[in-house]
Amino acid sequence: MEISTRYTPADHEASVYRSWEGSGGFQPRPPQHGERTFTVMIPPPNVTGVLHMGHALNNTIQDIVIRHRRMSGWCALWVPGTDHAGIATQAVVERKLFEEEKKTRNDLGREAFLERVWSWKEKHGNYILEQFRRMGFSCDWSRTRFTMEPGMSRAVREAFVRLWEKGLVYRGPRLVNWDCVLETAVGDDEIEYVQRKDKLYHIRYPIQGRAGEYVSVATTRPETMLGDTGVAVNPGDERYQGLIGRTLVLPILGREIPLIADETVDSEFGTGAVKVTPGHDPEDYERGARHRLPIVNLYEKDGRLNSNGGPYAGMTREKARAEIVKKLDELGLLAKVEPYEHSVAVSDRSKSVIEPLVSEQWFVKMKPLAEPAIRAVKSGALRFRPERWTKVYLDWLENVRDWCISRQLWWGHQIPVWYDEDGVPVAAREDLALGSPHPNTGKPIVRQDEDVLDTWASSWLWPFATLGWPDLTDDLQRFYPTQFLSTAREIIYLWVARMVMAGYEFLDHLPEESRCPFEVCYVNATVLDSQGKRMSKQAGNGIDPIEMIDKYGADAVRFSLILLTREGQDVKLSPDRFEQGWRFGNKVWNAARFVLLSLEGPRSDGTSASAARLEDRWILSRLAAAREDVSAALEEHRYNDAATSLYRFVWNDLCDWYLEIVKPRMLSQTDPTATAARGTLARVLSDALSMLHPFTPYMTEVLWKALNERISRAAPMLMNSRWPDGAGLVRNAAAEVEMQTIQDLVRAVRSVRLLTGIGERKPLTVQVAAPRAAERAVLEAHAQTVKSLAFLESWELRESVQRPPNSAVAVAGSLEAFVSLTEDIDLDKLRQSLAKRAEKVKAGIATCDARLGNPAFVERADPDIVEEERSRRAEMALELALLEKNVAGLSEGASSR
RNA sequence: GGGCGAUUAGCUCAGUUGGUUAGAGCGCUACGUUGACAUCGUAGAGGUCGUAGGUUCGAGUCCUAUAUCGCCCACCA
Repeated sequence: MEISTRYTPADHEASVYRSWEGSGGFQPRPPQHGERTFTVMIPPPNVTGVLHMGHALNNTIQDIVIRHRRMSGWCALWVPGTDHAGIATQAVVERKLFEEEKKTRNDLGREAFLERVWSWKEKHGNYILEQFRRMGFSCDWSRTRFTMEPGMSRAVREAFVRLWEKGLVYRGPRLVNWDCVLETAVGDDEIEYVQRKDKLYHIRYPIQGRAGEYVSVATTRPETMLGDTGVAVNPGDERYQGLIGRTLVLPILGREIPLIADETVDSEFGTGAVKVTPGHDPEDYERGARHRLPIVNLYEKDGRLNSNGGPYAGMTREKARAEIVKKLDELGLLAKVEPYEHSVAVSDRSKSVIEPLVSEQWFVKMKPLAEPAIRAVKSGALRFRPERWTKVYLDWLENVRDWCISRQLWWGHQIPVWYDEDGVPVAAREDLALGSPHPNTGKPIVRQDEDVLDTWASSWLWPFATLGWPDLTDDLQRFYPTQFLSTAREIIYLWVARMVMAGYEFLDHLPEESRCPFEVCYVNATVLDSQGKRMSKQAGNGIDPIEMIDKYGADAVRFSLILLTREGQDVKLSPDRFEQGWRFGNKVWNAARFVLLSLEGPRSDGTSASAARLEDRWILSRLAAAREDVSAALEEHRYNDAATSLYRFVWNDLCDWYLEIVKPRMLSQTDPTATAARGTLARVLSDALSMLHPFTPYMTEVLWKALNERISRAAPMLMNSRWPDGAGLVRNAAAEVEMQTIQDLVRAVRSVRLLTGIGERKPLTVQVAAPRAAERAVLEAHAQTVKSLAFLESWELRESVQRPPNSAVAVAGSLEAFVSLTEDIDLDKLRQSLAKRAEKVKAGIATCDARLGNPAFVERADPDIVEEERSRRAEMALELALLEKNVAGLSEGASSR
């Protein structure tokens, strides 16, 4: 296969993905005795979803984990799927229905409307999964699940009925967040708060039996006074001491309501008296319950006032407010109106102002479910990364409130509860036919509950329902529990905690220690824009991953994201930040290109033992180090560290040094060490591609194929190949030290060239002073390497050298390199550079001296540290001497000219 | 009000259990197309680590306070 000088992702990605899928490579291997399984369940995106950077990051991490495990010999399974997302999906279809046909869901009726939703889902529902494919994610698509499919429905019913049977499900009145446009209750998480400039109205409530005396209350929603059943003050508030327990007269309606004392009232705010509207305010609901105040419900489902609104019945909230304010004013009961800024709850979906109101809802008692979930982290069965999220999780569980699981929607799992003619409910696993006898009362069933379940009531079963639960399928036995969950912090409560509860509650065929649905919950970074604002659809500041893929390729998007994202640290992104990954890909591609072009001829096996020269031992040592670093980093969820290690190894070690050093060996027809060089190149490339594969799967797969062809190696696709085991690789400290000497000298000579303007490739004659025998031996042995890297025509290597007249000089550690000059060259910059370096070294020595001169340091510090300090000081002293000598020498030279 | 995170080079960020002369990428400056790569190479300039205290022989690293930015929870009559 021909390798062009640039990698063009668009030419490869689709076909590589097809070959992965075609080979069945995403599916776990057939079961075998003693296998180790590694399972990840994707956090199912909404069917209405469109790929954003948060998905891209979160799922890239999962793909890295899965690919790494797959290559490391685990039987790896990554289950994909989507969430039916009740409100979001219903809203999309409703909007479309209205735009295209000017119809509402009520015009169609439940059944016909649901058909529309399903057909929308069939048509558009897989869009985001297609986008996941473009990212290169290796999910087992044959196991794709959807939270509304029949299997999930069975699981949802089973779970509901079990809770019902244990008495954990109950129905009761509840103040819910009512969306008057969508006409449904919405969860607390489906609300946003908007700062609004509004008015605060002070209203006088006459005190019964004390003509002309009032208690004033302040409110932003005067129309809710119609539902007031009390007024509360703080029991410690002296202003009201004599009044507590008296009766007030509600203006307009004339209802008599008590003045009560309640600890939660803030005396500092307003008049210190607060109207209590248990039907339409969460806090008041609590207060009302404590004091047994009646609840008055004021609204119809669409937000208009009902008959409790008296003269205002039938009006909208806004109209009623205006009328009531006017009336109060006329009655002289409006004490004052002041401007007031506060936050108002608005529905995410409809943007209408949320009206808290009381309605009958189904609840799940959460306390008993929370207990095992708390034990899960305390026992270590579940670990959070970063660890600090454990506290967040526990705080929520320890203060958990009952879960309102009913939603007044059509799109969702209809609650499996039926009522007989007396309204006695019963939950059932199988549909109860109308007219059939109620299992408990024997009376005919007349209807099913119309509400559906909260979306999370299906997704909390995701880790096992996807594997076939409630049936004890082979998959469930084999792949549950999973090992890793990667998700976003905002759903730790909504989803993560509930999955843990569900695991302990429902998988009662397993011992408790095997029920936790995942071992590690990795909480992802939040993706921010370059201003540090959270990327969101509403803000319109998102970067489209697909656009980035089109521009840079999926590998570049993945690698950039991982490189930039430190564990637990939010990441700021701008489109140009994807260039780094793209550049790196180009580097890898071209390094591979060079290697492939150099492999003609016999090859060694590429082990450290077969290394012929220092640079071979060195690069294999670096490879061994990189392998250890990367493996450890992946193990510890430090994905960016793993990517950084690979980046450095490939770019700084392999490309900058090894490939450059080895070039002459490859070009020479006679160099007997070329065999070892080729073997080393092949080994290094092979291992590097393998380790890069989880990060940049497409490109590495392409290059893997090319490498195998080139070296006639029969190997499976890289995706199914083995993670490098390090066989035959040896860490070689001596080789690294020796190589360092060469690098230092070469860099020093290059620096001289640039500082003096000699020119980068002008052949030079150099005399090198190497007072240390070991370094001299190394340089002697690698004279060719030094000469070619530093572009030396000739050099002399001696123990010491008298500085030749008219020469420039480089200092590197204990080494000096004197460059004979053939023409007049300004050495000023060179001298300044040496002098500056001398200053720095001098400062370093001063630091050392301060430490070593301190008896406490020498006494108390670790002896190794002291020893290290001494030898460092000696090294610096030696270098400083050389620097100062040559600064002086150069000054003389300059003045003598 | 409670909790959490961040603050290190112009920008974006690393900096492991306190111990080298505090690093990287981008940007910037200078030079350079040698057969992997100009989507490149080489060299260089540039921070004393938000502020104030403290612990310690020694603090970017630990403690306290404080400032600024951001997030989460609760509350908002």
